[in-house]
Amino acid sequence: MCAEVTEFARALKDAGLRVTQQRMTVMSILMDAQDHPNADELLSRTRAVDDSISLATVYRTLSVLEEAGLIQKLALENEPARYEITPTAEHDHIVDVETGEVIEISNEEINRLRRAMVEELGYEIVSQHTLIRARKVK
Amino acid sequence: MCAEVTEFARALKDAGLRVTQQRMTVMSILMDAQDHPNADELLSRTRAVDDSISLATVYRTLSVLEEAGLIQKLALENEPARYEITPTAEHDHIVDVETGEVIEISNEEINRLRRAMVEELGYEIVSQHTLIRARKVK
DNA sequence: AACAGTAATGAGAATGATTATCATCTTATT
DNA sequence: AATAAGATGATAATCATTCTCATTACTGTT
Ligand SMILES: [Mn+2]
Ligand SMILES: [Mn+2]
Ligand SMILES: [Zn+2]
Ligand SMILES: [Zn+2]
Repeated sequence: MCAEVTEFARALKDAGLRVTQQRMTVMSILMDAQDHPNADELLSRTRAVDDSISLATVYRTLSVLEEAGLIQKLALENEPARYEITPTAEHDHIVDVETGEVIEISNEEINRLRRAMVEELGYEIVSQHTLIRARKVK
Repeated sequence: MCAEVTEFARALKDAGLRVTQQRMTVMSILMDAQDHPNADELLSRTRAVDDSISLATVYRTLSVLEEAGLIQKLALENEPARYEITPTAEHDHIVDVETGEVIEISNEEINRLRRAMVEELGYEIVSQHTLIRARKVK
């Protein structure tokens, strides 16, 4: 009912996709998420709203939303992929190797430098992310 | 026989690991590699040297070498992980989304800024990598 | 509002990368 | 050479993700 939801329905239509209950549910869960849930975390959250949604649909929805540029997939090294709404300001992630916690960091200067390097090589960025595995210094 | 190989045997010992034929083979293949092979690419290259090596051993060796800090694993979004010798100068990767080609880029300023941000948050970097999916501009 | 066409879904099977098991073989040490 | 511990090869198991297919739900049109 809120503005973002209407906006999201429009984004789906613009991408030539149908506006389904399942897609709306997954997307709204992701909009509310303050963390970076993986597919089966999303399944359990969506099931609190619609208990008939399937894991296959969660995965299909995630692919489709990613291709439409609405969400981003984070490929980690030793655990299932996590997802988040495409952030307005691009940011990178620190994964605390002890706790698994994901922390967001962002630095415009880094983004600028990175973009410049890629352009210099004659490429345009499709997606990009930095994953830092780190441990808290005691 | 060359210097790096002796060095590598020492690195294994220092890590409390046995120096096996298979580990030496996998490591030397990686040292010669100019690309970023995945596990089964490594299996076929190692089999050209030792045709009895198994895929399980390739994976076990890769884990062990990664834990020892001798190699790095690159987690991609839609294909099996790739591996490379831990580079002397840290560098990032562009994956050409059309061809799958991996290009290395490196920028000391970015590394510096990134390290500073992580430190400021009270963390120390365990590993880190930037993956840029990009397409060639025509 | 009912209809037709087609995309999307749910359930579960299949796939593919990676890890685990276990008997056998190597390595390192005495 | 004998020993003990670790590593390997073969293969089964696991787990995340994708696929199949019958059924259902959107969407544009009557
Ligand atoms: Mn989970
Ligand atoms: Mn391959
Ligand atoms: Zn984030
Ligand atoms: Zn590299």
